[in-house]
Amino acid sequence: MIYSSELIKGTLKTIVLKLLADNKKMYGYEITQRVKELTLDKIQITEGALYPTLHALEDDGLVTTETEFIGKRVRKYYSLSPSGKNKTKEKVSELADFMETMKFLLDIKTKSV
Amino acid sequence: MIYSSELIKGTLKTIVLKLLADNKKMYGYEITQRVKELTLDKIQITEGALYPTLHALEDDGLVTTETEFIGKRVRKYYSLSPSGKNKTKEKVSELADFMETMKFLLDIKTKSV
DNA sequence: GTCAAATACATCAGATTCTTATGTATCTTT
DNA sequence: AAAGATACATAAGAATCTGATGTATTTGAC
Repeated sequence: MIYSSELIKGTLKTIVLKLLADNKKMYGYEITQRVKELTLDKIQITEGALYPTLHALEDDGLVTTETEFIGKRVRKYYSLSPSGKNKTKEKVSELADFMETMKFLLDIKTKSV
Repeated sequence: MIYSSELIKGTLKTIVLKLLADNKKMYGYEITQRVKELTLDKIQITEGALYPTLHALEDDGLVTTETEFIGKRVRKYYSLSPSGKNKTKEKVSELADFMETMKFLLDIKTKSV
């Protein structure tokens, strides 16, 4: 099963930040593969969604980049900046909180009027 | 704290369906208030987001409507159709599954290479 | 009794963000 | 030599939310 795309909306940035926090530096393609692997193919980040997101993180100063050549092929590594680390903590705890709230909402049985 | 709007994206439809499943019938304004109340103001559904969503659910045959007059003021009640009940089960279990996956992703510490 | 706030519907321009191509190029495996 | 994987990037179109605006009634406070 692959999650419907709407579900992933809004969590992509947080996922990317969290992965970078755990892995020091990663490049785009690696991120797509890692997420696919960690989620047993349930979350497949497309490149069309990922690259604009990475560029936005860079524009916001949350990540820094360094380019490396593997043979003749370029590889662009992303790392969290100090403000990126803070942002990651915020986003992750917000998402954790949100999930608690959603869990509660989904379990509601009573007609609390 | 109010969740960032991106987070709520993708879950709105599921929230509405679940509320309708638990409450037989509800009207739009009531849904916004109930969600606000149940989530201690953390999730505030705007009318600009809710009404188009309700209309879409109706167009998809997932809900049926009945109009009632309270004094001179109209009130539009929404109820799940049979296919809406099935859809709700699907969406809720998908979201539950997704949350498990996200929980796992957010806890990742190892550099599993 | 009147004025603000709450109730209740609805629409829409603009913003955001994802999907689905498309493009370019290199490296690896068969 | 060809196919598939690696690796970047952009862009038109679709979907969906924000925030504003509009209309109208009812309730509560002073």
